[in-house]
Amino acid sequence: MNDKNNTISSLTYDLIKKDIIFGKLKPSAKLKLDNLKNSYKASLSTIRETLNRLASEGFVKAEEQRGFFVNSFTKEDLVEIANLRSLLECHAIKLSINNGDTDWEGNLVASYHKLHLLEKEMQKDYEKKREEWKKYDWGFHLALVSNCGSKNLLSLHSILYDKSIRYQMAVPEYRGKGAEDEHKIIFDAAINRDVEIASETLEKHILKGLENTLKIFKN
Amino acid sequence: MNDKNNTISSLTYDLIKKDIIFGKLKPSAKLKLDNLKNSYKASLSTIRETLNRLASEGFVKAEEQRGFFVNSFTKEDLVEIANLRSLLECHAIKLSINNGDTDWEGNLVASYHKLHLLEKEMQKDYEKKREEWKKYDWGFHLALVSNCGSKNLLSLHSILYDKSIRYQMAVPEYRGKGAEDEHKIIFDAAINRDVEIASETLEKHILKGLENTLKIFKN
DNA sequence: TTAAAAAATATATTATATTTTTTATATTAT
DNA sequence: ATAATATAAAAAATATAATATATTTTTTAA
Repeated sequence: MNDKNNTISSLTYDLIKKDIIFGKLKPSAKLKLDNLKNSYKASLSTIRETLNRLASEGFVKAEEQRGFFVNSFTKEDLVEIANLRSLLECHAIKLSINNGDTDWEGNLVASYHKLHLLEKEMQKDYEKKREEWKKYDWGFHLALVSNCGSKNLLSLHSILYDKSIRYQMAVPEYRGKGAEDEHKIIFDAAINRDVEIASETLEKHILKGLENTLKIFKN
Repeated sequence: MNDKNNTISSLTYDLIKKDIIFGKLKPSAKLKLDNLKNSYKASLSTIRETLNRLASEGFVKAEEQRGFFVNSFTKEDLVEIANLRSLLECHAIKLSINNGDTDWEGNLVASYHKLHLLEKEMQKDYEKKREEWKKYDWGFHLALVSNCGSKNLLSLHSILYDKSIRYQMAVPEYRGKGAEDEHKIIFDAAINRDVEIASETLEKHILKGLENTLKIFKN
C-alpha cells in the first residue's frame, strides 16, 4: 500500500483493501455502493473506481449489473494462492540473493530484527497486534525478494502475499514458534547467500502456513 | 477479453486495452480524459473506471493528479515480462499436461489446427492479419495451459501474455518459420504427454520471441 | 407455484466545484 | 544577454452531486 494518499481515491482504495484483508469486510459480502459511499465518505464514482481496481487485483468480484462482492473464501482458491505465492516468492528470493549487495543485506538485517522483536510479543495478544505483525512480516518477506531485479515480479508477489495473508487473518490463533524458526533459517541462509536452503525453507514456510490456514475449512 | 459487453464500462475496457496492445495508443502517450471521453463515447467516470482497471493490470500508468499514460516500453520491462511469462506458462503447461484429459486434448487439437491454418497465410500479409493471428496464437497457448487447475494462475498468465504480445506487435516483421516449428513441437509433446519436451520448448519459444522483440530497442 | 408490480440497486451521464499541474509571461540575478 | 526564479493564467485531474435509465431483486397478488 502507498505511504501517501494524495487523493481520496487512493485513500479509499487503501482503506477498503485493508478492511478486506483484515476481515472487516467479510468474504462473499455484498459491497453495496450506497453503503460504501456513506461509510468511506466518498462519492459513488470514487467508490466504483476503487472497486474496479480491487476487482482486477482479485480482492473483489465484480458481477456486471449485479454489483460488487468481497471475493469469497474457498479451499481451492487458498491452495492456488499459496502455490502461486510459493512459485513467485521462491523464484524471486533466488534472484534476490544472487544479486545481493550491501544495501540489500543491511535492509534485510533491519527488517528481520524488527520482525523478530514483534514476534516475541505475539504470544501475548495476537488479536491486538495482527496489523502490526502483518506490517513487519511483509517487511521481512519483501526485504528478502526486493533485490530480484524485476518490478513486475515484485508487484505480482505483493498481491499474492496480501491474498494469502487475508486467509491467514481468518485463523484465530497465531502459528508461532514454527514460523519464527523458519524465518530465522531463511534469514541466516540469505545472509550466507545460500540460495538453496533459503528457497527450500521459504517453500516449506509457505506450505506450513497453508496447512495451518486450511483449518478454516474444517467444519 | 470478455465475449460479451453488457456494460459500456466493459466495452470501453476492451476497446482501450486492444488499442494499447495493438499500438493504436502508443507507449508513453498521455491519456487525456477529455479526449478519451470523446473518442470512446463514454462519460468521464466510465473512462476513469476503465483506466484504473488497466492501471492495476499494468497496461496504463496512473500518476496521481497528473493523469494516465500508456505504459512505456523499456528493455528491462520487456525482459521481465518475458521471463515472468516463461515462469508461469512453463509451470502451468506441466500441470496442465499432467492433468490432461480427453476434453482438453480435443480442444488443444482444434486450437492448434486453427493456428496452423492461419500461420500459412501469415507470410503474405502480416499487417492485415495481426489481430487474427493474436487471437489464434492466444487460443493455442491458452489451450495448452487451460487444464492446469488454477484460476489464479490462468488469470495472471493471460495478463502477461497480453503484455508480451504488446511488445511483439511493435515489431514490423512476422517471426515465421521458427515460431511455427516450435508450436508444432510443443503441440506434439503435449499430445504425447511429454512434460519435459513441452515445457523446455515452450521456454525456448518465449525466449526466441523475446530475442526477436528486443530489436525494437536496437537503434 | 407462477406472474405481475414495486422497490432497490447498478449503470451511466452531465454539470459543477475544487485542486493541482502545466504553460506562458514577467522579473530578478549573475 | 542569459539563466534562474517567481507570478499569473490556462488546462487538466479530481471529486461530488443530481439525475435518468436499466436491471435485478423482492414483494405482492393471482
